[in-house]
Amino acid sequence: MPANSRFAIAVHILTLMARAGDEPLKSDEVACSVNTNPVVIRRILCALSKAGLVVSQTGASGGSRLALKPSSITLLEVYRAVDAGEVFALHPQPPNAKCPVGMNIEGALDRILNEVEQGVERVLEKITIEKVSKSIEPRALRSAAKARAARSENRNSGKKEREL
Amino acid sequence: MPANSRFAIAVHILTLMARAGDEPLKSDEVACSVNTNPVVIRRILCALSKAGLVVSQTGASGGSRLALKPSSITLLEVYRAVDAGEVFALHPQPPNAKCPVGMNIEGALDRILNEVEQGVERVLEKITIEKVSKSIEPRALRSAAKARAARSENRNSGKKEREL
DNA sequence: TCCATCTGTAACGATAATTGTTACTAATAG
DNA sequence: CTATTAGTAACAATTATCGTTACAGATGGA
Repeated sequence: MPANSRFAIAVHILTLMARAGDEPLKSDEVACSVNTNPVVIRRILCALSKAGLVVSQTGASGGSRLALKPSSITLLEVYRAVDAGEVFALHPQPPNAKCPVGMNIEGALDRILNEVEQGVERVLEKITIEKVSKSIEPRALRSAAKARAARSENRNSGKKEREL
Repeated sequence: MPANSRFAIAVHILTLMARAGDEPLKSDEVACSVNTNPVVIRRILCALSKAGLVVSQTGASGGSRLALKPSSITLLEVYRAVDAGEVFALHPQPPNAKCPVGMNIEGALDRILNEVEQGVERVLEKITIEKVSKSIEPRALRSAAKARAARSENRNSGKKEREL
């Protein structure tokens, strides 16, 4: 299942917290909304905490909440916090250094990768958690249903979902 | 080793062909420059052929060459041809539909993913194979060496490289 | 003080994608 | 006809991700 979904889950987590305000959320509660194991949530929370985006407290009646206002958390910060991976990978094995192209192609690809990453970052730095939270409110229902149908997968194989 | 390097190898292949002009290259020759198995090259060539970027010929003295001028092949076409994968993945399991956020977050993330992909495409559509081929020529040596050092990996574990 | 609760984290298995490899068929040039 | 080459199927090795269990450490409240 190698396809890193940490960024998606991190945005989900932060959106939940934006709506919870000052009340700390427990990893169990978040896991219920994300539909995964609490440890998966805590792993991502740990990365968000190291990046200074959330604060967590151990112990009874602990949990995690945003460290900043939703309006001042951009998706770029989230993207960097969770190590979402490169847009594309370079050569698995170093190319042939005895070939003029092989000798220089990695540098060229590296510069291209940098440009692409900048393109990604220009988009992500313009979107805040507040904006995502607000986009959740209204009629996003049809879009979500369409996206689900488009991917047309036979997942959700009979798991039970708790009411929140 | 899940980190898709097909785009990088495809750019490498097309750059080799841009320099070869009308002379068809054999998958063996390309594989020697890329430092991989010829079948890996043929798999990617097959995708590039279906996208109309290269033409191949079976049989003795066959091989592959560009179907278009290097100046009219953009990296966006290459990116699409090889199915380089999404910039980030959505939820592995569908989120909890009984939660207001879980119900709508996938649609929101899907819209974000579309915007990010457009950011990537805006960059890639401005780079041609001709441009990459020219960037190979001069002093790219130091950049390549730096990129290699930056990744600081202990690969190239004693493989033999043929002279081209 | 003690205890239930919650985070942080290590460890491990299942799953899945990628890459490398072998082996074969089909097409083509000479 | 034959050597050569692309196209492709099939399989193993490698690797990242995700889910899960287990446990140590911190914390608030009885």
